[in-house]
Amino acid sequence: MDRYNFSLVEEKWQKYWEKNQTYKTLVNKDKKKFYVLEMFPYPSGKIHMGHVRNYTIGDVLARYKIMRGFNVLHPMGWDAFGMPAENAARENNLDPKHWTHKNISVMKSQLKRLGLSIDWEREISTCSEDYYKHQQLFFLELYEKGLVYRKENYVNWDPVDQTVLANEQVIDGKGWRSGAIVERKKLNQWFFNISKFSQELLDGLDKLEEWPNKVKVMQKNWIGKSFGCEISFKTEGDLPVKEIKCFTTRPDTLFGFSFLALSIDHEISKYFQNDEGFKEFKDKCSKTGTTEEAIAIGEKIGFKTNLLAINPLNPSQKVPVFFANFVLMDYGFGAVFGCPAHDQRDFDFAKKYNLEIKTVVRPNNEDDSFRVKEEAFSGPGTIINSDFLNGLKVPEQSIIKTIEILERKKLGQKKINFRLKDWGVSRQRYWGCPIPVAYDENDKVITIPKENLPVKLPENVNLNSRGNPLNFEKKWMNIEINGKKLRRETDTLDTFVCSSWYYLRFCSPTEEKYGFKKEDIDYWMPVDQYIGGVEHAILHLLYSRFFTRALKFKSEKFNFDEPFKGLFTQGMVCHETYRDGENNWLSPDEVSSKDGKKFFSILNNKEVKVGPSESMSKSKKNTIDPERIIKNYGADSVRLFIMSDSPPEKDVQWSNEGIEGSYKFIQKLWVLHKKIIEKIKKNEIGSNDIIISKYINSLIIKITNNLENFRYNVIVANFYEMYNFLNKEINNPTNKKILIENYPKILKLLSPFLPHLTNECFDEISEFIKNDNLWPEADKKFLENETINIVVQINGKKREIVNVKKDIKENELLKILESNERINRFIMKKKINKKIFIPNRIINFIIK
RNA sequence: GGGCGAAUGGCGGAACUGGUAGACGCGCACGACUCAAAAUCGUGUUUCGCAAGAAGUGAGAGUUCGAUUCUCUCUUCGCCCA
Repeated sequence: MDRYNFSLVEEKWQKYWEKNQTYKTLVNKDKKKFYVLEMFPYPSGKIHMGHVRNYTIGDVLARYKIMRGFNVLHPMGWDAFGMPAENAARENNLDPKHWTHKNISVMKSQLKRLGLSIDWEREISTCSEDYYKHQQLFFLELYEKGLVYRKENYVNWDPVDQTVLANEQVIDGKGWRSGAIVERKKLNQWFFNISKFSQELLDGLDKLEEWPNKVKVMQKNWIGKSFGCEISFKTEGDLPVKEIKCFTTRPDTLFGFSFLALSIDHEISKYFQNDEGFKEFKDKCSKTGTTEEAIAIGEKIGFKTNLLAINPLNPSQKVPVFFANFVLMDYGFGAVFGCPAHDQRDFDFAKKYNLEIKTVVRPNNEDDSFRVKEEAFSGPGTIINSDFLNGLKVPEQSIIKTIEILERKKLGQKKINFRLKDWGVSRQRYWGCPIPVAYDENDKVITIPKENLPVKLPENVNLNSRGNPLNFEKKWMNIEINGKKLRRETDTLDTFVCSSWYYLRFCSPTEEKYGFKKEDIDYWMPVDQYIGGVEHAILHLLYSRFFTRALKFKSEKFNFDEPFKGLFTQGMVCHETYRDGENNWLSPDEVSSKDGKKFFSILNNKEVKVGPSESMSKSKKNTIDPERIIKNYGADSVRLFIMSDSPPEKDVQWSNEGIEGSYKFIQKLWVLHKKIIEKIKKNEIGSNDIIISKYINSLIIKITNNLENFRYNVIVANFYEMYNFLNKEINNPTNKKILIENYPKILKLLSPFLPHLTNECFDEISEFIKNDNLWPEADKKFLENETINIVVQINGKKREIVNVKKDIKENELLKILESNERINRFIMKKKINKKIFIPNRIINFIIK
């Protein structure tokens, strides 16, 4: 029998789909829509297994929804701006645009080779003018609405490369490329006022019922709403400073106050501009990164001022005021009061500078003599040593009561604080969307008139300059608007801006006047199912949620609040890692093994160290190239395997045996297909109609349920079971009619996973039946069984299974069991204390 | 340190609202075909036991006629935040 030639068949169908525009989006507004979107890829060069998994999950869903009769929107695009293009272009002396376009064309053909049901006519690319001109207009709209502003802020500055680094480019406090120690530098930057929506973004999470709880919790923590109190501390000293405002979530520990700490950027720092000691201290602080984590891990250091702060609840107590590196200007007022006994950071600081550590909370299992010694105590308990606060329960009474007292005495007031900071969108780079503003000679912001958009990126720029290449494009930079000489903004927008609205663009990909058409988004939005990696759980998803709100702000553009109704976060694709004697990473292609336990380098035959399975990454060389796998095994095999071994939300391990297994299974299905055609032609008289109908109809129920719940790995198991069943049954005489009735249903169940194979099979049976591409419905009459298995338990342990008629009464069942040898053996001569009978399920005898 | 989640054979993993634990796949073993091997097909495969049977879902308790599933305590691992 001929083998299934996947390359011919897959090529044939991919051509067919393209020619017939099979997956072109249909807009028939009488039909319900379903918008499937996978996070669009960065065009880095080639697709990787993570893409294969992501897009296969989406494709299975999209194909299923099409069969269910929905108008499906399933588009694809490119997150095409960003640093790697600039770096690659510099290294290879290329233009970032060419590099990007080349990569897009390679990856597009690779994605097509996977057989995805994508409407490629809607393809978009964020680096094209057609895309970013709309983004520039949005920027101006947001500016008009007051949601965009410019301010000075700190950045990670690489003094060698003269460039700003993202937090993830700072490794151990050094620039990832130059290795130079990163500095904190103040730059004028553009910000989106995302914090204006803090409460709304938080509240919106509750309505996202189809989002993983995990992601909602992460966003909630990121937004970081905290309830606390704003307190003004009176100060004494030789500076013209009368009071300092602090925000605290623990006003109840105010009697444990022993210092006041200020951010080095606090306005009071202006009085220390010329203080050598302070300058030195500030210098030291600038060497630690700007991330909260860097600050948390780093040493806590301070600079003591000659100011004293007065405890508002105990005016006789005066404590020193420090500048400290662990206080962030963005949080609260850039000033905190220190209570070493009940905050570990304050504790470390107090130890270092020999400050008083006064215990004001005792744990519930201690008495009032409890004293903090080795570490701060921040758990629940009772207030002590605090005058009129004594005895309050921490935290349920103490915080609220203290705030009430402070408010009554006009010393402070209740305050809600959010951790979410405004979104800095300026990037000092070339390959991004230009910010459509300019400056006059006084540095005043002049927006580019809307009719002058887009502000195009200049081409053929010199990328080898230090810092932002746009700063050297004098011709591009200097413009004249309304007779005024202006200088263009040279910063470009963070690429997260591009991905914050691309899902809208897919609804109207060719609309010229605006980023989208209202009637299009009214129909298609929100995205019904968004699919992507959990690494975007916070930033991208939060920015997108912000962006829809910002565009909607003060206008009636949308009839939806949340851009993504359903979210699915898939797990990563993992593989073992290999290292040789010199600790160099080896790729799976560079090693071989006979027993699957010991691995040897192909190069020198020496044994290599096998590391644990980790997510595939170029740096560890544990990647498998999808292109090669598709070439060797076919797209259907890859799709089937990547769905088979683990639940889609969990990590999956790539394995050779696994892909081989999928390949073999497809070959077996092909053999079975040929057998079925033969049987249909034979026209036998068979007696297995009922068995087959029952099996197939219950299978439809199972697979449909599993599809609705993303249990794709279980569906693959269902496929194997189905094969085993049919492959046995087909050896019996089987009526032609029952095969013609059921075989198409089987092919349909398989088709979201194996679109090429099933289309080919359908083609071969087309003389008997045509494919209407509608999802099969289970026929209820085949789901009812007249007999049923009842489990017989003795003391809760399974002892026997009896097949009896459905809805059997207890006494009838007992009669049958009387003659059951096995059961009799167990209950013989023993007293039955109790019988539990659950109809159609179980009977349990409690004996002795 | 806080939050969230997970733990089931040699491995990946099934088990709907508490009711047959280990589906399905991989691996392994044996057999068939073959001079032989590969491929393919068949049979078996939680552990102990010849068997009857017993034990068994990270550990310990609890609720229940009955717990992988519910509750509590603990251990380990993962992710996020600090």
